[in-house]
Amino acid sequence: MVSWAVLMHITADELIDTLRNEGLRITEARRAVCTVIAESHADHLDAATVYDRARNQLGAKIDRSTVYRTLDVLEAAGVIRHAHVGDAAVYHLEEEQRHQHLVCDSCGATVSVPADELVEFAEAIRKRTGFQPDVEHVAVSGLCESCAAAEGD
Amino acid sequence: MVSWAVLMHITADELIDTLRNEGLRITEARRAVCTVIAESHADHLDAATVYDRARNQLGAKIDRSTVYRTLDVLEAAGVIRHAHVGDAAVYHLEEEQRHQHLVCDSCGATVSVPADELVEFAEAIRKRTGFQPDVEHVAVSGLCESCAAAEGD
DNA sequence: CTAGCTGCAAAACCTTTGCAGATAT
DNA sequence: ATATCTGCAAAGGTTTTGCAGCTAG
Repeated sequence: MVSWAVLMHITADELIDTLRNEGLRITEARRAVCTVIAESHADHLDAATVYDRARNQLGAKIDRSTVYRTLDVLEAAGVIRHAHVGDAAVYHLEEEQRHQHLVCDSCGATVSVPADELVEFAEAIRKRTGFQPDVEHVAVSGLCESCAAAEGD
Repeated sequence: MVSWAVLMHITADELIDTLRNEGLRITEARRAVCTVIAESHADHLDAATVYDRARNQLGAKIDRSTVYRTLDVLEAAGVIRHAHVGDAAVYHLEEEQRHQHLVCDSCGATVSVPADELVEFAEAIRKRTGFQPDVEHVAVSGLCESCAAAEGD
């Protein structure tokens, strides 16, 4: 895995290089997925969106299954991560600041909170139970500020 | 909704009464689901398990879709809740102490922690972002004590 | 009687898998 | 040349929905 300047966004080529350095083959499908991911910057994309962008924006001939396989490969290579939001998985670059996803039950809006808030929480759980929570891996549901206000709570 | 003695387990009849008091009809299917739920005590059952027990243990002729519809009705009536564990929903009695589910990524074991630990966390999030987290609604993944030890972490 | 429930069948959704053929190295 | 990837097609699992008919009240 290559190292990147902290303040720059990662490029598709850097993602590709990571794959190459792992001894994996560079294919059109993988280039397309890497491009979509690199262009997402801080967005969180589900597999369906990656598929759509690869096909519609990049014109790549790629199958859904290949999208999943490529995302798995990129995750195994350590360059992306996924989190579960609702019942779908969303993928995002590993370089981003670690954070928790909050998804509004009512309007579906996603809010992120930086992970520092979570450290204490995770630590408290670990001390009490021995369980090591990976809090960022699953989105927390609830009500966003405006929906909470609207529901008169 | 009826009120129950704090120390007793709720019975199927009490669940049924709740439905009756809401003006809903009492059917064999609903009796079966209520019985399975009441007999679960503190267990967390997914819809497939409720379906299996209703059919195999109670001999009820019930369809999967009816199980889902009945669980929805019971949840709307406020007697059960559901949480998301992995990609399936698990249902449990509302009367239980509120808690967070922790699911081990490696062995799949589920650990519960009482909710008090979470109150501060939820409050901190709410103060910072205005978002009101429903932390209990989604299971947190991570590594249980033994798997964490096994992975040498 | 009739609104409300049910079973059935089908579909929606996300994701995985088996396989034969294509291709990067 | 050949091990790796791919598209295709099909299936997996959970959950939802449309609909005609049954049934609780």
